[in-house]
Parts: sequence; C-alpha cells; structure tokens
Amino acid sequence: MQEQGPEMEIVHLLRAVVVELGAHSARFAQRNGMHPTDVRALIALMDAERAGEEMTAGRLGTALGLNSAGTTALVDRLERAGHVRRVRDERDRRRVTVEVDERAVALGRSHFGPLIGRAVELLGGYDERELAAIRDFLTGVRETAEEDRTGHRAPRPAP
Amino acid sequence: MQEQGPEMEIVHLLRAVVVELGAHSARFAQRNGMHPTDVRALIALMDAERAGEEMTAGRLGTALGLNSAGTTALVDRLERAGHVRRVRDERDRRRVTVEVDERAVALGRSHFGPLIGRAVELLGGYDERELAAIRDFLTGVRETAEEDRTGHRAPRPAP
DNA sequence: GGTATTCTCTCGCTCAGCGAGATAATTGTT
DNA sequence: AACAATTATCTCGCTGAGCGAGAGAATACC
Repeated sequence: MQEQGPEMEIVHLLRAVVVELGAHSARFAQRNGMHPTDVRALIALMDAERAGEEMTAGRLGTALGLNSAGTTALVDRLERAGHVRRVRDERDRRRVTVEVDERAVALGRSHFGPLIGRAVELLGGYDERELAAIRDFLTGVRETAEEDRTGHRAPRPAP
Repeated sequence: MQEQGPEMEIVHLLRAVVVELGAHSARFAQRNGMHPTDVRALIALMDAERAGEEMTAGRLGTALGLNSAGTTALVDRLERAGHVRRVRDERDRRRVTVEVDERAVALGRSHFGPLIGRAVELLGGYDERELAAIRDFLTGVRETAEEDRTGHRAPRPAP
C-alpha cells in the first residue's frame, strides 16, 4: 500500500463527498417514488430557472444525456407526478418548455434544506482567506471536469 | 430572486462539482460499455481493498442499495467484462468475495488520473491553514450526509 | 442431529432508456 | 407563395437493469 501526501487524502475525501451526496439525492428520489434521473432533471430545471433561462424538453434531454424518446418519457413521468408542467412555446410552437411546479421545489427544500443549512453553518466558521481557498479549489475541480467534457477550456471571468 | 451571502454561492458550487464529477464518471462508464452502477461498484470494491477489507457480494449490494438478485446480475456483468473475479470464501463457503481485476484498476486510473492529478496540483498551492479549511469543510459535509443516512452521529476520531 | 439463520443464485416481471421513424412547426430557396 | 430542408417533440417496439419471491447450499444455535 503506497503512502501518499495530504493532497491524496483530500482527493479521496472529495470523492467520498460526491458518493455520499449522490446517496443523499438517491434517498430523496426513493422516498418520493422518483428515479435518480428525475432528481437530476429537477435540479437542472431549477438551475435554469435561477439563471433566468427557460428550459425546453430538448435542452433538458441534452443536459442529462438522454435521447428524445427518453426525454419525452422523463417529462411524461414528472408531469404525471405533478412535479413539472409542459408549456407550449408560443413563439416557436415546436418547442415545449418545462416548468417546475412550486410543490416540487418545496419538496426538495424540505429534504435538502437541513444539509444545506449545516453546510452554510460550517462555512460561517471560516475567514475570508479560508473561504477563498474552498471556493477556488471547488471551482478548479469543476472547471477541470468541465474541460474534459467539452474538450476546451472554459472561459474565466475577468478578475 | 433572493440575494444570498457568499455561503450559498459555495453550496451551489459544491453541488455543481458533484453534478460535474458524476457526469465525468458516467462518461467513463459509457466509454467502456458500463453502467453508472458498475462504476459505483468498482469504486466501492477499490475503497474496500484500500481499507484492507474483503468485499462479499452481499456487502457490495448493500453498499449500492441493490437487492440480492440485482447484486448477482451486477457481479455477473462485471465478471463477464473481466473487471472482477468471484472467489468462493473457503472459511464460509456460502460467501463469495469479489476481487477487482488489475486491468480494471488501470482502466480507471487512465480515465480519472488526469483529473486527480489536476486536483493534487491545485491543492499544492495552498498553505496548511487553507488545506485544513478545505479538509474540514468536506469532512463536515460528508459527516452530515452520513448522519442523515445512518440516523446517528458518526464517531469523531479523538484530536 | 435437527431446526433456524445466512448468503447467493434463479425465475419472471416492470419500467427506464434506446433506435427508428412519424408528425408538426419553422426557416430557407426560388 | 409554394416547396424543400431543417428542427423539436412524440410514438412504437425493443433491450436490459433491478425488483420480489423463492430455491439451494452452507453455517450457527440448541
């Protein structure tokens, strides 16, 4: 068994966090009769809403790596459960925008709220330099994974 | 749109990292003709190996949230692809321990290596206090998610 | 020694997601 | 303005991951 520096310990720690948060999300899915993909879809939809963009069925499918048939089935499922609404786009009537129902947002908040609250609480205990370290490290990891996906460097915002 | 403190920004960042690393792992699966669950299984097996524990079929299934039928199918799949070996436990001949093949480890290393290397590189740029902040924050999040799963506080190692 | 328990596997089924292709709306061409 | 080409979503039939029920085999308990 090779001995490694403190860096590898943190890498394994990050991986453990990813696994554990994935399990947390899977628990939310199971408790509410949903599948992991459904939760990923709701997250993508809420992210788009927070960013002020509207999410069409096609863009949602692309974001999740589904083809059009799978996307239709996914939106059917979410709509049947009352978590989203299909809204026909009036400017381009081929498109269907998918809107999250407020009750789905509340459901998510009730499950993820405590965890988020605890994370905020933890972050409250750090000073500016420590917060910057956490932020920069996470940003760096996210950008590296993104670059690997898109095949090119993500544009950095000017300082 | 409510304005939030710097804490929520980091929470969203962590969530983005989880999503992006999940996608990175899904890409590894797809490129090698595997499913997300197969990758999770390999990770669990390698974690157990690093911890010096042997992983039985049953324990693996429990760790992934599968029932026994699904676990058998999973191990069948991994064995057929040559990623693991079934080894009948000689002390308790009901048990089957699952061992990762060295080639699967190499395959994983070739995919995740660059990302891990970049993370280590990033971590090399921080001093002790910053590293401690990153480590403690990730540990805190992991423990909170764990507590939610197990229903009780995880034991903290003495300082 | 016999019964209960534990671990894995088999069988039949459900449903998420895929490939192929249909349908409808938009954009481009002449 | 009619016609073709493109785009967005949906329908149909199929494959395969994972489940429930239960069988088979080894171990633990009394």
